[in-house]
Amino acid sequence: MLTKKQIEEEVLVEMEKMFPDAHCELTHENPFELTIAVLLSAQCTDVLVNKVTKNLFKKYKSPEDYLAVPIEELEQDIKSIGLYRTKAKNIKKLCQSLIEEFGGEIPKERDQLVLLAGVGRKTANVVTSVAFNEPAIAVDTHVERVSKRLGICRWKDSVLEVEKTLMRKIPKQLWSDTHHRFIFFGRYHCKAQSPQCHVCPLAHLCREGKKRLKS
DNA sequence: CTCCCGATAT
DNA sequence: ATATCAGGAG
Repeated sequence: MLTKKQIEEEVLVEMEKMFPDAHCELTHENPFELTIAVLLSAQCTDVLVNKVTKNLFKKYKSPEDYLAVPIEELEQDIKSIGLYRTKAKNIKKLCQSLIEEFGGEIPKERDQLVLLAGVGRKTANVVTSVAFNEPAIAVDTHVERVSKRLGICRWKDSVLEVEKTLMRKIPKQLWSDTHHRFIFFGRYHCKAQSPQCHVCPLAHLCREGKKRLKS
């Protein structure tokens, strides 16, 4: 298991060198669009989501716009994303409670955000961090995989345990940047199927990297 | 835990 | 053919 010192002095330093300007790759122009984009991104790549939201955000500007069309039409508009029936239903519910309970605006507090349909802890963390500039570490598939391979947390840890460990071992002012750097690292180098351990600057301290470089 | 699910990479 | 993709709800 990596120590807090190793994480701060080696992992975070290398991550910053590799991805100095890591950022949210879901295209959006306001908190509402960001929330919809993150909701759509479940079990789907950012590239696909951006392809769909390019047209979606032209057609639907407000919660009222999503409520104005039959659900079948919304389903067709997001079909290529996958999980489209669940997501369409959640968008409808989310828009309705936005209007009825939140004055038509995306709430800024995570406790409020998770009350919205289709918004869990991970999505809420992305919205608070990216849209409202509040420090948070959203643990998605990449953050989880990278944290476990490097040995920052244990293999059996739940996503909540991973998040707690990261918050404990990383200075709060670096939470949001680190979150994005872990995602870039996981997406482009430490990939699920074929991690690039042979060119990874962290391989010398990575449990999984050492194991993979032997074979 | 299972289910939701199309697109893409391997 | 199978694994994976910025997960969440029941």
